[in-house]
Amino acid sequence: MPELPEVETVVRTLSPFILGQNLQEIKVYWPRIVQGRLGKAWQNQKVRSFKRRAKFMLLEFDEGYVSIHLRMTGQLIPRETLPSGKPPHVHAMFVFSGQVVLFQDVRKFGRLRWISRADFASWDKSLGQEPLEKTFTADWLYSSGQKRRRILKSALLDQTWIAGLGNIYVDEALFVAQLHPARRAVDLTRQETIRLHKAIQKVLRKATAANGTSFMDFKFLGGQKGGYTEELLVFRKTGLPCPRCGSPIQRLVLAGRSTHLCTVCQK
DNA sequence: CTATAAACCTGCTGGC
DNA sequence: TGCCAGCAGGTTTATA
Repeated sequence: MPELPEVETVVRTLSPFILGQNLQEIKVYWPRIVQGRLGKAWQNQKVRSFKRRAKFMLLEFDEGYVSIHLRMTGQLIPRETLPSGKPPHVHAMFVFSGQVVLFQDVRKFGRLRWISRADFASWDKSLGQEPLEKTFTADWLYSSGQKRRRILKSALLDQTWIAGLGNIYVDEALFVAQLHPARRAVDLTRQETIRLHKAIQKVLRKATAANGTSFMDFKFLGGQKGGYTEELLVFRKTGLPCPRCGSPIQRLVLAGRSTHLCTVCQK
C-alpha cells in the first residue's frame, strides 16, 4: 500500500511531531517486526532528521538510523501520551520526549531495523534511483534499461532499479506513457523511454501533492486519507472507460501482480 | 539472469 | 444469514 507518495506524506506530516525530540524507548510487542537487533545506540538520542529513502523512513541519530518500512498495512500514528493499554494491531511504540508514535500494522508485514553509520552506505547502495531526484534522467533510464530484459511491470517494481514505485503507480505511469506493461525495458525506443520518464515523475509528483492514494488501509496521522484516489486513471478501474479513448480498462496478472491497462492506448 | 510461487499475516469480499 | 476460498497496495526466499 504505501509507495513513494504515501511514505513521503507520512514523513512530511509526522516530521513536526518528532524532529529534534529525544527517542527514549521503542516498545516492541511483536518481535518479528524487528530485523536484526535494534540495540540502544539511539536511546535518549536526538532525532537529527526524518527522511524517506525508497519506501523506507529513516530516523537519523548520531550513530546511525532506525529504518521503518510499512509494507502493506503499516501506519505511524502520533499520540500525545502513552496509551493506557495496547491498542489493536499496534506492534511497537516509539516513545519520544514529548510525543508517542504508534506503529500499527494489521498484517504485521512492516519492519523496523537499526542501520549503523558503518552499514548505511551499502544499505543505500542496494536501492535504486530516487525517481524524483535530479539524478533520475531520461538518459539514465534509457541506458540502465538496456540491461533489463524483464517486462516493464516487473522491472519497474524492482526497488534496485527505481526505488519507490509500487503496483498502483507502475500501472498509472505506464498508462500515462502509453506503454504496455508486458513490453521489455530493453526494447523501448528513446522516445518511449522519454515518455516513461516523464510519466513516472508526473504521476509521483501529483500523487505526492495529493497526499497519496487511500485504497483500503492507507491513512496518515491516524485517520486522514490521500486525495489521489480520486485522480487514478486505471488502477482498480476494470471495466470502466479509459479516460483517453473510452474503451474498457482491462485487468490482467503480470509478474504475479494485478495489472490494469487500456489495451487500445498502451502498445 | 528471468520467471514463478510461496511465505509472511489478517481482514474483507463474493459466491454458494 | 453464514461459511469459506480467494484476494490484497510489499518484499524476501526458494525453486525451475
